Amino acid sequence: MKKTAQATINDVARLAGVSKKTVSRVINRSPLLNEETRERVEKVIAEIGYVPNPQARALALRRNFLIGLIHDNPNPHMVLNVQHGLLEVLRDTEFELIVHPVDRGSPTMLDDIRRFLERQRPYGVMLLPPISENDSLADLCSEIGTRYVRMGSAAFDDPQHMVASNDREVVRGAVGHLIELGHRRIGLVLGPHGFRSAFERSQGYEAAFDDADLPIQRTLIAQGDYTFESGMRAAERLLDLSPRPTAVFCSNDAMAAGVLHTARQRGLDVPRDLSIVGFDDTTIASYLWPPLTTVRWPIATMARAAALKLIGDGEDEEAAESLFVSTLIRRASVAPPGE
Amino acid sequence: MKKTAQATINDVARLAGVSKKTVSRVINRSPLLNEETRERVEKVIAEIGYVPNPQARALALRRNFLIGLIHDNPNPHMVLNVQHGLLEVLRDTEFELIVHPVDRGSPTMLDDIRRFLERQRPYGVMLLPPISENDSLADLCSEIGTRYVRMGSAAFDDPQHMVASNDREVVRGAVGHLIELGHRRIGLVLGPHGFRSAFERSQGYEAAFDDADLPIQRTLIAQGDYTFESGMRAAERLLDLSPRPTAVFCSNDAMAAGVLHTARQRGLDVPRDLSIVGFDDTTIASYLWPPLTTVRWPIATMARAAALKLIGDGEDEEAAESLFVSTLIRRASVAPPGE
DNA sequence: TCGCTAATGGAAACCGGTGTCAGTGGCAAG
DNA sequence: CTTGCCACTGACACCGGTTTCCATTAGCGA
Repeated sequence: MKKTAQATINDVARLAGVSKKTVSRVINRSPLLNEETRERVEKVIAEIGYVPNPQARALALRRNFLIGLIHDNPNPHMVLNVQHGLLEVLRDTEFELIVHPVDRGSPTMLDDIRRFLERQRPYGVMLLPPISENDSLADLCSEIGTRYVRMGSAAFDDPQHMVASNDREVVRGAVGHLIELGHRRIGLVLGPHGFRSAFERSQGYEAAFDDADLPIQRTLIAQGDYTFESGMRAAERLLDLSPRPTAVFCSNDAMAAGVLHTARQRGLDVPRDLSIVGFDDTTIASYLWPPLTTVRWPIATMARAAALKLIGDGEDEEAAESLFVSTLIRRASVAPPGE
Repeated sequence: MKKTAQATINDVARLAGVSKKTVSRVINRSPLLNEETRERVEKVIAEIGYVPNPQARALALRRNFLIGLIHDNPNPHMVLNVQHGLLEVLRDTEFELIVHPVDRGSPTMLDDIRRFLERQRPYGVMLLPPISENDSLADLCSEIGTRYVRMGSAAFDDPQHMVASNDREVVRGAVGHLIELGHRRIGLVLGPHGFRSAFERSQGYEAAFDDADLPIQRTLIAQGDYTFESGMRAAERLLDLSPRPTAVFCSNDAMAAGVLHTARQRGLDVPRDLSIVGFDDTTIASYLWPPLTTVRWPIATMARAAALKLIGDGEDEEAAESLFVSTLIRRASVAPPGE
């Protein structure tokens, strides 16, 4: 229970009979060092359990080893996946992850982030969608001199500042798949206006119709805000249409769950009466009944790549992948249109 | 884009024509300070945008302002809820949150955590279940001298080290509710053996039967591991029984979703043929069809209390609440037994 | 043996803050 | 007028590392 006073570099130096500098050389693996000295110092380090103080190190080096994760993403599955991806890379380094969620829509959001960046001066930050789409935030990072990587549904920054997924293409494929199955009246539940991901996904939807030389019916496009409830509302409108759509593509799983919910309330059978496709492949996608056909982002992989970009020493960060392909996971919520 | 060299306390001191120490006093709101001097210094601080360097501060104070969150919890909803609760309190302080997920079951887990604690020396750490139940981890914190608060399904440590929920009682009430509705064959899907939460919840189950003077049928108790799949497996066994249980209480929502899934596959109608109760009130609980009756932990509230205990100055941390009541959220997955 | 170079190690300054303690000036009390 | 106290301020050391620069030593050829 006693608070052990932490050993310092001076203790090590004294016990090993060398100077601080020599100990520092051992820690930092300096090559100009007598093998025998190194061993002696290492022995002392192991004996007294010396661990360098990161704060002192940060002060002397004029840099720290903090990676920030800034997000306003309401999807816990995604956020945690990103955290795991980042930490998988950071685990074996001296970097630590420090998370900073912000309130979307709060007027003081940018000020809040600025305070965070100026105070902690993290070595790098990862920006999650949707806030990653905010250009003034990226400018803020540049201004303060913090490395950043944005995660998004399409490349909208330099590769060293971006990990992107090919939303447009995968949605095009997913909606194309519905068309192939014979669906013609395919609803689209979009994300909020102004969101890049919403835009990309709607572009994919339109591209699929173009591919098949089919006209796009604007009334089949509903707007949501990525919440379950907005999915329900969108479904209420879409399912009131006559003729009813036979399939719906939703910009995320939560809204797809909402659509499914409403369909259920109305006694519709999914997929016989209505096919539903989601996006994100969160855990709920497989928990729902029927299990949801959905698009899977390689989130953890993207996060790992982002981490490499952030801590990279400027050489191979270009080499790290920037564009990632999402894939359609086919489950039971899609079928050819009934009758 | 230029990397602005950060202003230091020396710059402020020089420009304001005072000593570093005086600037330090201004920052730390020392009361023995001439109002005029304070204003002059504050003006300079605002002008050049000076922000104290937390690393230097940490070094000088021989303490830092980091709160760690250590967890091996597979439930993103819970983890993120805790993060939000903690950050809500930390937001207005100078503390930062640094997360450290660990691999449950990894043999090097404790070493990994020890390295983390010794390197960063966080001011305090929050331990999430299930790892919070690990006593040697608590001992490790004590040994290193790190404050800690454990979160759990029952109090198993001193109040200043614990935020607990009354799982046993709420399960007793939930199962009692099923009994009142007329259910007699009530299945129980437990969490993994050795988990305190699993134990507490099974105790609550048994207490409810005792309350009603009903015998407990061991065959109705199935073991899961808190995953969706284990819920499915448990349901397969339980629903093969004859007579079939008319209700199932599940130790978490993911397993409840699994039970619901299996019931669906077998063409059972929920809740007519089978009532299902979950635990956690994760988002999936309301997304499922029918929406799941479940127990809601006041997770964010508990996390806020934990944060107060962690950063408290030793006075009112005793005052901060330690025991929290979970409540049964009644949705549509429960009904009186059919026929 | 001398002189030169390379390898190695130490002293001292520094990073940007805070703590200790002494010093200054003003003012009331003696 | 002196003293003592108080409010306020600054010089300096220190936290635990890294860096700069210089001193010492060893090795080696002449």
